Amino acid sequence: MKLPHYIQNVVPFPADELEDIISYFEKETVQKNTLLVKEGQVCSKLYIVEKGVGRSYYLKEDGKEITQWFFVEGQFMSSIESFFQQNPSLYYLEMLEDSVVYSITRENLDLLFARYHNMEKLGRLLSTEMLTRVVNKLNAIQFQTARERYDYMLNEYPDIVNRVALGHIASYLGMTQETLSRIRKAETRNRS
Amino acid sequence: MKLPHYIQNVVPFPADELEDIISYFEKETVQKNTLLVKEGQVCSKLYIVEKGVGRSYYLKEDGKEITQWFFVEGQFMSSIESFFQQNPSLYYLEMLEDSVVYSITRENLDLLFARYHNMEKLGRLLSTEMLTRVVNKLNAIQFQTARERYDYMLNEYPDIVNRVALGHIASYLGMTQETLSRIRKAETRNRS
DNA sequence: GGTTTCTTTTGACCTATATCAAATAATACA
DNA sequence: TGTATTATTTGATATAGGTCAAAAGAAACC
Repeated sequence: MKLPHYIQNVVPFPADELEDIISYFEKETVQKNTLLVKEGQVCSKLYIVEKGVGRSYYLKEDGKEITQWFFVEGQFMSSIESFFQQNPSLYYLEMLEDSVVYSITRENLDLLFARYHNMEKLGRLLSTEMLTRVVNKLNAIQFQTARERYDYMLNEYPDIVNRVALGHIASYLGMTQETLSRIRKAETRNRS
Repeated sequence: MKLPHYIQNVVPFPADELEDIISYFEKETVQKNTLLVKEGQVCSKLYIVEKGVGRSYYLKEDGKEITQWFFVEGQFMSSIESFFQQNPSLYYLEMLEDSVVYSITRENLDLLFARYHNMEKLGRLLSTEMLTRVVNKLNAIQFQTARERYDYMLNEYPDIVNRVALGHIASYLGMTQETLSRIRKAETRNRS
């Protein structure tokens, strides 16, 4: 069980606090392609991925799926706004591989935030870390060519590139799958 | 002085805690076009805008300024990654009008985070709020036409649109100023 | 108040990437 | 293992918005 490590890595907790915190998490085994949350539902849990990859996505008016974020081992995964504001989720959460995740409900998380000062700190640090990631992606998307965005992805999330469908990566990077396919072709040519 | 209100609005503090917290902030009056932080400097302070508008921006390789974010009354303003990680800022921070801001240093903020559980909570909530905003912008930038992005801006930040230079808004929205100028022209035509 | 400087608008042209359509390849499943 | 389904590649064509250049308008400054 790696959950304690994920937590200790961000904020060191005394053993007893850590044990108490862990006890509020529940282990869930989920199959490939399972939806953890659907659009319109209130997202009641925050997940931490122990094994597998997940993604959040939404449907454009024309029905196309747009991948919004990928979640890998050690990352927390949720439809954040829905989870914290308790309003209907704009996103689907899906596991792309057979996975193991730990989950905690909003009530229990609030309870832990209130009980442990350090827990609040953990929340703050994870939140600013996520903020930095999103800002980086925004910069990449906003001012780089399709090619440069793919390179950014290769650098920032090299493992994901080879684990998930090309179409998912393309929509994550804000381009069509045709364009990404052409970029990949060009890159292999250049590399060999 | 509105600082106490800004804080109480997010997390209610006991009067004595609030007073102590406020005492660590310093009031600064800054003139239009003043840079609070330059690229390459470590951003040593977090600001809260009491009056005026600020922006963060960076320079592309070709020397063009790209506005990354606007900050208005009641918002905290900083080169967040630089401030929290204490590494050189990628961004400039600039006040676009004659302004009044409150500032706090990293050391003092950390001291307050450690001293008050509620302060940590404030940090967490502000951070998730910012995260939501950035995610919204990312979605707008990634999948909307230039026209739709301007409409998003009119909705989300109507006051800013009429306070800052067109060129700043254009780069914030990921388009050229020529394009934004044409969009505005088309919109006035439609509206009248 | 006139001149300089900065900002916005307008026009002509161009390019990166989207769209549409179809072929091929890979994966799942019976 | 063969067939159905889904994902990826390839080609032809279209377009939103970029680039460059210059004019018009607004603001700043002596």
